[in-house]
Amino acid sequence: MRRGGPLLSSLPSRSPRASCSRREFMPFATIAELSKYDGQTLTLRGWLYNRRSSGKIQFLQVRDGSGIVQAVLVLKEVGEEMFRRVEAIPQESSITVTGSVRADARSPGGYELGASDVQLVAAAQPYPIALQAHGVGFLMEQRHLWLRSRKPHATLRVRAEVVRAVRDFLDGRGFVLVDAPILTPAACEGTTTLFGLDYFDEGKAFLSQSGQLYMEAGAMAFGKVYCFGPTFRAEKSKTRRHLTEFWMVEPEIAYGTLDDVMSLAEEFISFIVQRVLERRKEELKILERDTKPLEKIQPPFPKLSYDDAVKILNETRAAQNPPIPPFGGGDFGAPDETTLSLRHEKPVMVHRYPISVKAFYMKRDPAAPDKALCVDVLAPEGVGEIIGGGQREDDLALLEGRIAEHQLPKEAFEWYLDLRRYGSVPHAGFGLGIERTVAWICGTEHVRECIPFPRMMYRIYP
RNA sequence: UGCGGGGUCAUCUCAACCGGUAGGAUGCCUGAUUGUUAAUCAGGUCGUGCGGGUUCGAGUCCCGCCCCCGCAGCCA
Repeated sequence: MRRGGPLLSSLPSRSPRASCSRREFMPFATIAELSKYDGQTLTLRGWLYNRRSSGKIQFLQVRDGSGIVQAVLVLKEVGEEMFRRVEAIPQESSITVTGSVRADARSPGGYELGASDVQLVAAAQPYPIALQAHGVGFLMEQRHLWLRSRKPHATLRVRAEVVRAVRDFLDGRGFVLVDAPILTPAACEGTTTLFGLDYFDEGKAFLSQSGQLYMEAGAMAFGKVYCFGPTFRAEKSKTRRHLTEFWMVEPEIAYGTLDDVMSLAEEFISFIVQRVLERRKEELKILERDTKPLEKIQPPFPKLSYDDAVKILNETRAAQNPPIPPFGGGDFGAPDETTLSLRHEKPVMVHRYPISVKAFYMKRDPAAPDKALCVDVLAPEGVGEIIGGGQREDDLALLEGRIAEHQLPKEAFEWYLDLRRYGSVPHAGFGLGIERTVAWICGTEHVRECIPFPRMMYRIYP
């Protein structure tokens, strides 16, 4: 590391020395840990978020990524030259601020910095994002800058906490991370549209739409596994629940049954929600999220068979004015899912859908051969399905039949069939969509705000 | 892909009545202000998506295109 420059001569931020008055010994600290340094003098490195000026006193809102703090600059304390110089610094310029930390009830956040020195690192050009009144279209064009604003910042911190909770939960329960490939030779399920690309002399390759089949191989090797990564769907969906690139975590358990993964799913979701409530209170407050509904998210969740769900939907439809015709079978539409989820405070688990609407690898229910041993978890408050999963077909002959029925190229699935040829066992798993989970927890209308750089049908910039 | 709703300054869930000088707010610039909380106050700056058509005259009416938003299907 080089020496000399004020930015590079940092001491470890954890060992502030308040008694030092010479600048080269000033410690750097982050705003998040400011309250630990009450009464001490230190230097913050960040950006000018906003300024309110009153002629002889300036209030600088300084952000450094960990938080926002107000620095107070008084004319008679810092002198005319510095005061005027700081007054000319544009919004979002990078700056360092040296000053003493003090508690002050008048300051947003409770603490403020009595500034003794402000250094400009790089002046910003006129910043496109004002502190209020912008449309989502404009903000998405500026997504790379919008990340600095309060709401996206809070949402993405919740996302990071969700991801950490996902890993902590699964790692803590003996699941082994076995990442699935993103470049795949063929469709996993054959239904959804895939993004294709040329793969050298091997012909077409595709971006993965699910790591599940690979997780089944992983489960036969490690017992309990999961993968966590991006997933790609080339569907032309333009709704607030869809992205063309989204993140999914997919646990898979050897010797696991539908009941096992249903229990796992409700504990998993509860763990994630409680973890966010515990560690990201400030962020949920910034997002104005009512946390009361989230506090109730604890096992057990309400469970509903597909047949019972159909009865409820038909009752609801008949009660409408004018009545809507009864449900015709098949998969539920988005309004149906909303009807079901609005009946409960917790996520609702709908199990045993007709085998005809589910993927080829789903296992039939021995008690009802037209039903699959599968489960969808519908989040409350209208976010829709956050989990889809179930028990996999473990019988070689039945699976071969399903592949034929779905008119899938058998050669592509030989490796997958091998898992049934060499010591097949019952196994089950599910996929949890990260952005929908974050949208639900944050109370965000659209999933596009729950990923740093959303990819949608009509947006691939920035 | 289908259906619906929209494109007015750099920005805005904004205004412009029957076709007649495009108005406001925010930002930005200048000035004032010693405790601001999206600070406030005064002044200034900036605009009708593209291509045709009707008309004395088009933001407004007609035709085509482009773009955006929402919903649906599909899914997480």
